[in-house]
Amino acid sequence: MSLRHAVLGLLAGRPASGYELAKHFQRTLPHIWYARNHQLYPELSRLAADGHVEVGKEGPRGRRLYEINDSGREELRRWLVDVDSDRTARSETYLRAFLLSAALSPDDALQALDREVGHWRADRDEMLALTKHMADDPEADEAHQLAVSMTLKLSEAMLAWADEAREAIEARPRD
Amino acid sequence: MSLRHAVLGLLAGRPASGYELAKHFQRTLPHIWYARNHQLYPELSRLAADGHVEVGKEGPRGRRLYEINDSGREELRRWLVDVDSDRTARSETYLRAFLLSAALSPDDALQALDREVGHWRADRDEMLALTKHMADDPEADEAHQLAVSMTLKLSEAMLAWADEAREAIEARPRD
DNA sequence: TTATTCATGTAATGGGTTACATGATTAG
DNA sequence: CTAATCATGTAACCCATTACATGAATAA
Repeated sequence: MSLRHAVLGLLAGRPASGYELAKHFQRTLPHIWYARNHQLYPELSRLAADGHVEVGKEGPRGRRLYEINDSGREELRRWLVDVDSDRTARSETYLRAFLLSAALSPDDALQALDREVGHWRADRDEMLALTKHMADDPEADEAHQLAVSMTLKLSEAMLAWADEAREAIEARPRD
Repeated sequence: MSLRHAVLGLLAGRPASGYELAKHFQRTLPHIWYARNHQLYPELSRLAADGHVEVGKEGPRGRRLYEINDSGREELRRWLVDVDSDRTARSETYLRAFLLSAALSPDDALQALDREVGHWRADRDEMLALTKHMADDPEADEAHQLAVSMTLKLSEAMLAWADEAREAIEARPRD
């Protein structure tokens, strides 16, 4: 159950409404942890019921600003420091890359690989642009920079892998 | 629903029983896509019901050998070539790394980071050992090599990120 | 004969996605 | 006044995990 800790982590940075959190997940963390409105609202209610966050006064359109409290911070710290991480993954991106290299004819594989490479290049370029942008911005927060840098390094790793995969596929006998 | 395609992908390499597939997931793909016995048995039944795989004769202890057929290969190809990938991720590994850098005191953060670095080093070393081992083995299959290489590159990316995160955390004012 | 590995499954629960459902506020 | 954005939720369904449950074959 990491959504709970992802939410606590974002709220530790600054108070936010469910709607703002959903945007934050979508903009900054889509390649790390994706979560949507519909999932966030119930989770925020649960966090409030469990006493880990507090709800400030309602804003326009029923906006509820959630703030982390000491109990929430302690829960987050406990999870990060005391609980060992779940090392297993379920990544469609990586699965796809593996399968296209393993289970397609060379022509199909190269075509599918090209498409994935396009995505990773786009990710990388977006992260490079953000990096540049943040370097000029004295307001930029470090956590966001580190998230960007992680996504950048992961895209670069996949691009390097793709070069290797391409070579291996091209070396195979054609159908 | 990628489990289905993961299974078809493995069966495209060679026929296998549910038990063997579970092992394969655990040994080769834990950092790409993790699946267990309990999940595989029902999925294999469904694949058989949908006509994508066929069940050979039963072996000892009720062992059922599943074989992919043309319909299964077509379904796999369709998914890999025609369907655009789901680009969103839900990775506890990456979420943790991000949160520890974002939401802990410097001392806690460095401690938690050390633990994660330990895991990534272990992954990298294991993958390096496998790479060496496969280089000597003329039997080694290319798909397995590419899976190992992907995991290796991803671990190395996270180790490089960790160096950067450590620097950023150390540069922060201590509590 | 005992432990390990092989081999398969079901039931209950929990988490996530999709579809459904509503409406206020602000910018142009 | 119209479109976009802000803002929140519920219900049904599907997928995944955990706990439960069983037992045959092989190696020591």
